[in-house]
Amino acid sequence: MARITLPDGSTLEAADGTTAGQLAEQIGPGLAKAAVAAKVNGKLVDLSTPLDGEVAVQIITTRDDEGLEVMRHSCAHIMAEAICSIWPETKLVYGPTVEDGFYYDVDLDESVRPSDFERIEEKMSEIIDADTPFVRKEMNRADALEKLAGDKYKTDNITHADGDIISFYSHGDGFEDLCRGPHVPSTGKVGSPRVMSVAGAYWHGDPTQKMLQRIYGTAWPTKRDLDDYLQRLDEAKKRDHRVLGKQLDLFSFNEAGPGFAFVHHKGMIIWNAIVDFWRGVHDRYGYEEIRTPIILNEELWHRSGHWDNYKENMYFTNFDDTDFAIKPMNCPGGCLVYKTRQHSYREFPMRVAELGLVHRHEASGVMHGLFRVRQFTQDDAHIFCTPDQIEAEIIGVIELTFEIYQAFGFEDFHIELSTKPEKHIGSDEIWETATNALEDALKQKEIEYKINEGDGAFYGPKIDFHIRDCLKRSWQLGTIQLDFSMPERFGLEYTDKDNIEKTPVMIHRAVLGSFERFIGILIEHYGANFPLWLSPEQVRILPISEKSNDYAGQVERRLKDSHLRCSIDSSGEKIGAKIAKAHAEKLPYMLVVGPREAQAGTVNVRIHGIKENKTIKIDEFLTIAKCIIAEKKIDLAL
RNA sequence: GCCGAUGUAGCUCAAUGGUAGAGCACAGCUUUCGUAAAGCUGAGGUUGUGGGUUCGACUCCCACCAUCGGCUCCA
Repeated sequence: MARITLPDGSTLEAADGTTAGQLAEQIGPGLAKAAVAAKVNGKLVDLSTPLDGEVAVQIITTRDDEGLEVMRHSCAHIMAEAICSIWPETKLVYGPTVEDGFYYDVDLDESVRPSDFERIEEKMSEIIDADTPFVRKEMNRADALEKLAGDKYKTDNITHADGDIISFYSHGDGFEDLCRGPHVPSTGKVGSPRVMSVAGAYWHGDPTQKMLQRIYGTAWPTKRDLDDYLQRLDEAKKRDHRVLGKQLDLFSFNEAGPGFAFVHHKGMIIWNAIVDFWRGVHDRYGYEEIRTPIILNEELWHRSGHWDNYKENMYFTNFDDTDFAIKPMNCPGGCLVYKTRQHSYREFPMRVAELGLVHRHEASGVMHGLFRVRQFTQDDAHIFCTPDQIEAEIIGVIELTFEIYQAFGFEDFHIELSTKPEKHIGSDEIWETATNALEDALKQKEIEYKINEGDGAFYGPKIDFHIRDCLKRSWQLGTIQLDFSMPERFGLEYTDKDNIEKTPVMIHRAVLGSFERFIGILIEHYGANFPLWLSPEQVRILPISEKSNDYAGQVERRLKDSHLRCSIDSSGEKIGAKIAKAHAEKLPYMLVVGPREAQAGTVNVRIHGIKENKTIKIDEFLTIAKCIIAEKKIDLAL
C-alpha cells in the first residue's frame, strides 16, 4: 500500500505501483485531464511514475509554472521531431525551456528560414493530433554512451548529466531523444505552440565552437493564452524606444556614425530635466562636479591598466606625432584632477562627480538603439576616502541610488555582487579586502544580493543595481566599484592624521549608468507617456478656430511665464483633429480654448488618454501643473 | 566579431524581369468649425552603396554598408 499525502494535507491510500496519473484520476477527472506531470517528495516526475510507500504527491498542471515548463519542454521535443522529419540530416544538440517558451539548438548545414516555420508547425500539428505517449527509457551511463556513440553533441550532454541513470524519451514513430524529463504524458498535451524565430548560437556559448541554429518556439495551454502572449509582444513592440524615439522626434541614428546617437531637441529636454534633478540630489549628498577631457595621451592608459585590459574597446587617434586615446572611462582623468594639489584626510570623503562622455568600440552586432551604443554619457563619480570610511560611503551611495530610482517610479530592483575576473590588476589580497568591504556594506544595510563570480571590473569588485520596468523586464543601471589599484598606479596620496602620506581608496560609481541607455529605458517604461516634469512639451493650447488664436496667445504667455513648456496648434484643422494629433504626440495636457473660455478667462483641460474634460481658471491650472512638476507626480489628474 | 533576415517617398507598406504606387505626413486653396483625424489640388523616388548577368533589373548574382532577431560581449 502506498500512503499518499496531498498538498492540502489530506491522505490517500493506493495500491503499490499506482501511477501518479492514476492517482490524479482517482482525485478527479478534471485534474486528470489537466495533469501534465507530478511532484513526488518534491521531485518533478512523469505521470507514469509508480508510487510506493509514504509519499507526498502534488499533481502538476499547466497552471503551475513548473507544469508550463514541462509542457514547453515536451513541445521542444515535438519541434525537434518536426525539424528532423523535414531535414533528416539534422543533428540535435540541446533543447531547454526559456522564459515564455523554449528553443532547440540544431546542427544543420541548410539554413532554417522564417518561411519554413509554417512547415514545421504543420508537422508539429500532425504529431500533436496523433496524441502518442511520451515513453521514458532508462539505462546506465555506459550503455547510454554506447548507444549514442558517434553523436558528439548527445555524448557531450551525457558527460554533463548527473547520476548514473541516463534517460531517453520517445514518442510517435520512433523519435527518441536523450532527456532528463519529465514530459507530458502524450503529444496531445502540449497546448498551442508557435515557432517564433531562428538565430545563430555558438555551441556551449563559445565563439571558437561551431555556430548552431537555434530555433525558438513558444507554447501555451490554450489558443487564447497564445493569442494573449502574441498581443503582449505586440504591446512591448509599441513601446520600443527605437520606434517611439523616431515617432516623437527624440533622437535618431545615422549610418555616418553607427552606435552614436543624435539627440534631438525634445530628447534634450528630457535629458536636461534628468540632469537638473540629478545635480540637485548629488549636491544634497555632498558631491562636487568636474569635467575631464575626452582625448588624453595614450601613455596615461598604459599606466591605468586600460591598455592591457580594455584596448579592444578603445578608440585611438594620432596628431603631432603623438598617440592619443579617446576615453572609455573617466577614472584616469579624475585621478589627474586629484593630483593637481595635495590632500589631507580632513577633506575626506571627497565625492567628485562627472557627467563624462565616453567612447567604447562595441562589436558591430551588439548595438541596440540607445541601450547599447558606442558613445555615451556616464553619470560617474569617484569617491576618495580612507579605508575605514568605505562602508559608510558605500551605504551612502546605495541610499542616493534608491532615492533617484524611486523618483522615476522604479520600485522593484535587486542587487548583484561581482567578484574578481580573469583579467585583473591588483593582488588577490587586495581583491579579497575590497570584496569583503562591499559585502559588509550590503549586510549592514540588510540588502539581499546575488553573487556573480568573476564578473567584476578589471580594477575591482562591483555591486550592480538592476531595476524592473513596468513590463517586468530587468535592466542594469547603477554600479559601485571598489578600487585599491588605480590610486596606487597613479601615485595618489593624502596626508593622514599621523602626518604620513598614504594612498586613498577610490570608489567608482554610477547611478543611472548611461544617460542614453537610461532615457531608452524610461521611454519603454512609460511608453513615452512621460510624467509632466520630463515631458518635452507639457501643454498644448488648441484654439477652436482661428478666431480664438489671440486668446490662445494670451494663455500661452501665462504658461510660459510660469516656465511651462507649451505651444499653440494654430493650424486650420477642426478641434477633433487637433486633439487627435496632440494625443498621438503624447501631450500630457491639452487646453481647448474658444470664445466661451476667452470670455471667462478659463481653459478647458483635457488630459492625455482621458475623454472627460474640465473647465478651470488659468491660474488654477497653473498652480496644479506646477505642483505636479515639483512633486514629480506620474498621475496627471487635476 | 559570428549566424540568419531585411533595406522602395519623411513614416508605414505595395509593385516576382517590361514606364515605381497607396495611405498618413508635407505644400497650396476651400472650410472658421466645441472635444480622438473636413474637402479638393499638388509636390515628393539614381529602389542602401558599388559591381555583374540581361535587349531590359526594385526584382537575378557578387561584394560592401546599415538595421533587425539571436550568440559572444556589455553601461
